[in-house]
Amino acid sequence: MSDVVLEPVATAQSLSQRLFETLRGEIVEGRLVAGSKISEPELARRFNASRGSLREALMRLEALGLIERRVNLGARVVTLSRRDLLELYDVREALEGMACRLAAANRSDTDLQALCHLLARHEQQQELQAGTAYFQPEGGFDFHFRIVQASNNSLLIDTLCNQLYYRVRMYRYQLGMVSARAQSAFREHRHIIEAIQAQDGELAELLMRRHICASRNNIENKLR
Amino acid sequence: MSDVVLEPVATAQSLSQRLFETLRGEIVEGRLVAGSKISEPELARRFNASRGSLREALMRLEALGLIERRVNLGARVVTLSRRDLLELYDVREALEGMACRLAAANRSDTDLQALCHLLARHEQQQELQAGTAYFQPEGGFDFHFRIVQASNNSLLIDTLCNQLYYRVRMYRYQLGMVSARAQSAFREHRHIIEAIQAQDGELAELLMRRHICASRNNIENKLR
DNA sequence: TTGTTTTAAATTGTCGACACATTAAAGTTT
DNA sequence: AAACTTTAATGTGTCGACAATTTAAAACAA
Repeated sequence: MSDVVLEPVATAQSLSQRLFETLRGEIVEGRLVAGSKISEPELARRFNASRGSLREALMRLEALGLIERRVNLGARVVTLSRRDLLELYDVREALEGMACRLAAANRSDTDLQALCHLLARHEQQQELQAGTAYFQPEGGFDFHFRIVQASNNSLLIDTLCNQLYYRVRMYRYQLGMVSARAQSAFREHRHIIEAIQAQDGELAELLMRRHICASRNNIENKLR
Repeated sequence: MSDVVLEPVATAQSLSQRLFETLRGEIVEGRLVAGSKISEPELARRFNASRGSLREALMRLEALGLIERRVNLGARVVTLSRRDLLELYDVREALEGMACRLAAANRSDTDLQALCHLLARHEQQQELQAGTAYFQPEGGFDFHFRIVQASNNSLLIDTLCNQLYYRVRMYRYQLGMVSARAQSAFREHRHIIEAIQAQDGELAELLMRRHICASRNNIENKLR
C-alpha cells in the first residue's frame, strides 16, 4: 500500500473532491476490492489527507451506492450480486429507452454526427479485431454515453452517466465481461441510430429496450 | 432563527445522519428556501453541531441534488426550473412505467392487498372532499410509493423513493400543487392496479406512462 | 483445550482551530 | 461623486485531537 498520487482531474478543485473521484475510480476498476473493508486512517495516510476530508468523500461514495457504511462499524466496498446486476439492467432498459425516445425528438445535428462517427469507428475496430471487439471492460460503452447525452435531459444524463454507469463499469471489471454479442450488438446500435436519425422516437425506444433486454438475457444465461 | 430540535428519526444513529435527514426535510418542505445561501457556521450553531458533521450532511445533500456547492463559494438550495420539472416527469414516466411492469410480474399478495386498501381509502376521501381530494402537497403520493415498492427491484425503489421523490415533493411544496385531475387521476390509479392484479405487465406499464404523461401535460399547460 | 471476562488497541464520530479565499467596508485618487 | 485600492471581516477547506464504541488480545475459569 504505497503512496498514491491523486490524478489531477480537470474539475478537481478541492481535496475531498479529488479523493472522491480517485476512490470512485479505484472502486470501479476493482483496485479497492468489492466487499473489502475501508479503513479511514489507512486511506487518509495513503493519500496524505486528513480523516475529515476523506470522510466527506466517503459520504458521497455512499450516496453513489459504491460503498456501504454502518454506524460505528465503518465502510465496505459494496458487493454486487447477480440479482443487483439484473436489477440494473431493468432500470437501464427503462432509462435508456426513454433517452432514445428523447434523443430522437431533441437531437441536435452535432449529436447525430457524433453518433455516426462513433459507429464508424466501432465498425473499423469490428473489422480489425473480428469478433473480439468490445473486448475491454469499457468496450462499446461510449455509445450508450452519447445516446444519453443526445437526450438533452439533464436529469436523465446525471442519473445514468454520473450514477448508474459507475456501477455498470464496476460489474464489467468484476466479471471481466467480454460481450459475446459483439456483432449483434453492433448491428443493434446501428439500427438505433437510424431510428434516431429518422426522428422516430417510438422505434428508437423500442430498439434500445430490446438491445438492453437481449444483453440482459445473455448475461442471465452466462450466470448459471 | 431559533434553535431546532432534531427530529428523532428512527433510523438516525449518528449526528451527521440526523442533520442530513433534518435538512433534507427542511429543503423539501421549503423551510430552507430554494435559492437561498447555506451558511455553514450559522447552520452549525443552529443545530449545536460542529461544522465537520454539518459538512458531511451537506455532501450527501449535494449528491441528492437538493443543494449545489461551489468551491470556496458555499452551498445554495437548488432552484428548480420549469424545465427541471418537465425533465423529472420524463424520468418518472420511464422508471415508474418499468415499476408497474415489474410489479405486475413480481407482486406479492400482500403488495396487492395493500394497493387495494390504499385505493379504497382514497375513494373514501374522494367522496368526502368531492373534488378537493389530493389537496395536500403530498396528496395521493403514497400510491406511487406503493407501486414502486411492489416492483421488488431494490435499485428502482432506491432511485425513486430515496432520490427522485424528494425532488417531486419539493416541487409540490413550492408550487402548492393542487392536482385539478383528482378524479381522473383516481380512475387511472384504479386501472393501473387492475392491470397489476391481472399480472398484465405490458398494460400496467402503458397505463402508468399515460398517467404520468397526462399529469405532465396538465402541469405544462398550467405553467404558461 | 474450550469458553468466558478483562484489558488493551484500534477505529469511528465529533469537535475546535488554523490557513486561505472571498466578500464587504473603508479609504484613497481622479 | 465615481471608480479603483486597500483593509477588515466573514466563510470555506483542511487538519489534528479527544471521547465513545468496537474489535482484538490477554488473562482467567471450567
